[in-house]
Amino acid sequence: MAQKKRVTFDDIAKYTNFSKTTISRYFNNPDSLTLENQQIISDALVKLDYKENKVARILASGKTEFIGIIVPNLYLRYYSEMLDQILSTYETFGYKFLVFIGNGNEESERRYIQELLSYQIEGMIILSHTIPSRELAGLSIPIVTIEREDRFVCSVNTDNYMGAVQATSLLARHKCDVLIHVNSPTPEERPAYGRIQGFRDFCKEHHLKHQVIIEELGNTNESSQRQMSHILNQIEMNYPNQKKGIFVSSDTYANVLLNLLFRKYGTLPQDYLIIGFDNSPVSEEAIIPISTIGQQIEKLAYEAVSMLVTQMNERKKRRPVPLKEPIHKMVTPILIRRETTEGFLE
Amino acid sequence: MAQKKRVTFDDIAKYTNFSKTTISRYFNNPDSLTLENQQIISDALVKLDYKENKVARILASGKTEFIGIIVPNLYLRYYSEMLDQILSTYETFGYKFLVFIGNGNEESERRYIQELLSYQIEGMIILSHTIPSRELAGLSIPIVTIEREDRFVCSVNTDNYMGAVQATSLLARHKCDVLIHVNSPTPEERPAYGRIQGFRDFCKEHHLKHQVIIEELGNTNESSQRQMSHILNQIEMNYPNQKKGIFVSSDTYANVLLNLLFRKYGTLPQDYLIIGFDNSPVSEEAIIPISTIGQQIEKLAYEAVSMLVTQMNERKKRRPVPLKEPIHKMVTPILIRRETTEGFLE
DNA sequence: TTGTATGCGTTATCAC
DNA sequence: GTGATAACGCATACAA
Repeated sequence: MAQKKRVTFDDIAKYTNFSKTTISRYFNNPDSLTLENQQIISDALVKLDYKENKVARILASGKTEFIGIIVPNLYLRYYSEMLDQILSTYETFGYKFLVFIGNGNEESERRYIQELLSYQIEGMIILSHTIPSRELAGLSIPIVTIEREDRFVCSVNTDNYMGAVQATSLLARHKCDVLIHVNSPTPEERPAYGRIQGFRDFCKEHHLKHQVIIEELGNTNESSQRQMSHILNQIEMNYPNQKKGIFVSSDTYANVLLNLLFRKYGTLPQDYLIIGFDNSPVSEEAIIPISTIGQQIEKLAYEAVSMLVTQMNERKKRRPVPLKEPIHKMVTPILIRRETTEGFLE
Repeated sequence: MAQKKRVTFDDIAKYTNFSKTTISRYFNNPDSLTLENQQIISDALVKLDYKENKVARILASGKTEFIGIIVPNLYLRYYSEMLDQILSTYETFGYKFLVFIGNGNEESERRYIQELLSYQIEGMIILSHTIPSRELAGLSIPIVTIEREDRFVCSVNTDNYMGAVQATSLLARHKCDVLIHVNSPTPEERPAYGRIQGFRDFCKEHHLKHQVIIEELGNTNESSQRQMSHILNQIEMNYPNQKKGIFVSSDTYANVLLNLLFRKYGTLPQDYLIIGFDNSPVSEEAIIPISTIGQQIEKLAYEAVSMLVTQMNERKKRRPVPLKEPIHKMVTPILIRRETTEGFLE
């Protein structure tokens, strides 16, 4: 009823005639007690309705089992799916997650990081792009980034370059007359830049006619539709009666393009092949299932947490050996062939 | 370089020749110090590079500023969007969030709740459906649920009934020959049941020919496509040459239906009107923008946190007055008219 | 196997 | 306005 004050080790100790230490040991090293005494304490816990207090434990042990996360938003499926997978590793590693939404605001994110540090988090996973990795590296706490600039910190990334090569070579195999890559402006330091690089390199190496179209496509359906419409006009002007293989930087944008074509022609014309990137739900839910390069988000998430856990454990040793160089792990994406490249039966 | 041990109030006290108490006051009640002394301490903080330790503060004060969240998954946009908005209230209320993914596993969720409680969270927001509200109510900590069974706990919900009425009346205004509602099996205790109820009541009240189709549509695109295909066959058989107004329980499913029709007819036939629910991105990104009932997710999230904060504050008073009855707040959804009901120009 | 004493970094309660 | 001291609840080195 009323908020009776909490039961502590002291209460249990008194009740069982053991010392606080023994009670503590019951939780942290039960084997050091006789089975009989374990039972006695166990019974007492139930009797007194004991609830553990991990805050006190943290203060005493220094181990919070907290990991801080800063994610730009959860509006993009890529991030929400990634967060889902990261949080789900609780079952494997037992770490709890304090989550902040960055929203691209650098100053806010700095505040969030300070707040996280004040809670004695043991490590941090960063998905937002704002704060330079050099600054992150100075925080003296294990950090792993995912799919962002990562020169000075550990990271896990999709092999974007390889993904682009897979996408491009698929289009090439279909003997397109021209290959086109559509993307938003992307800084070279970002892993995602590999999509542009991979496309270019493959085309050049195989002497394929190609074009890279870089245009800000925006974050709303309306703006991407407007921009993509311009791009499409341009393409139709430049390459009439040619078989066009288009590699779009994301499924969302690929879907916009597909819809424009579909609304214009009532179908996807035979001289258009489209492939996206991400394998996000929209690629399946589209009017025609869209071929795509599937990011292995579950694996990326697992590798990130796993890498972080390794480093956090290292720090708990008596004589920790810090990393000489940041580790960068690559996860290979998977080519997923669907109807926008493999023909479409009306 | 090496992990020099942390700077504490003690160090600052020694450095400034004040007592620990004064340092503490500098943070919690600075006005009680002279401006001059504030400056001295402030300088010392910078000099010594002090980092605050909120864990110690929690232990001493009992206030964690933690809110626990259990969300079923982040795969469904509804949840990820809601979580996004909830986390974003940090800027307003300052509470930090510990997040767990429930995945519909009742036993796991019980463990998560225990874990959360052990971290002395001050309140909890529950979006998952597994644990009965009666059990939640017994946890003796403020709880607010969102869009789930909420008999014994506080909650914030969309006014599903009103939303259904809005959707149905829109279809009715378009003088459909028959109104159809498609939904998955939904327990009556869930707020979402109001969608079925609202549809039925409106149709009956206005003596409209109608049918409610309840069928498990599944969680994958493939299964919903298969089920929806059956349903569509059924509808085409039963109501040939009639104008059909179809209210689908979610945008995702509405999109599946729309795609089936579009692939079959190359357009949305004139005798079909479709309206979904949620205003999730897919409703905009669809081959034709789908009319829908927009849930005000930002508002729902804000109201939930706000309601929780009120109760958490109440508990901190000397003589807290607990709620006699759980509060249930309704947020009215918004009708969004797009091309699937307002005519579509090819 | 069990107990004692001390520490973790704050806040809270009194005094002055 | 400032300080001494006792919590807060648990972990751990050292003894026994």
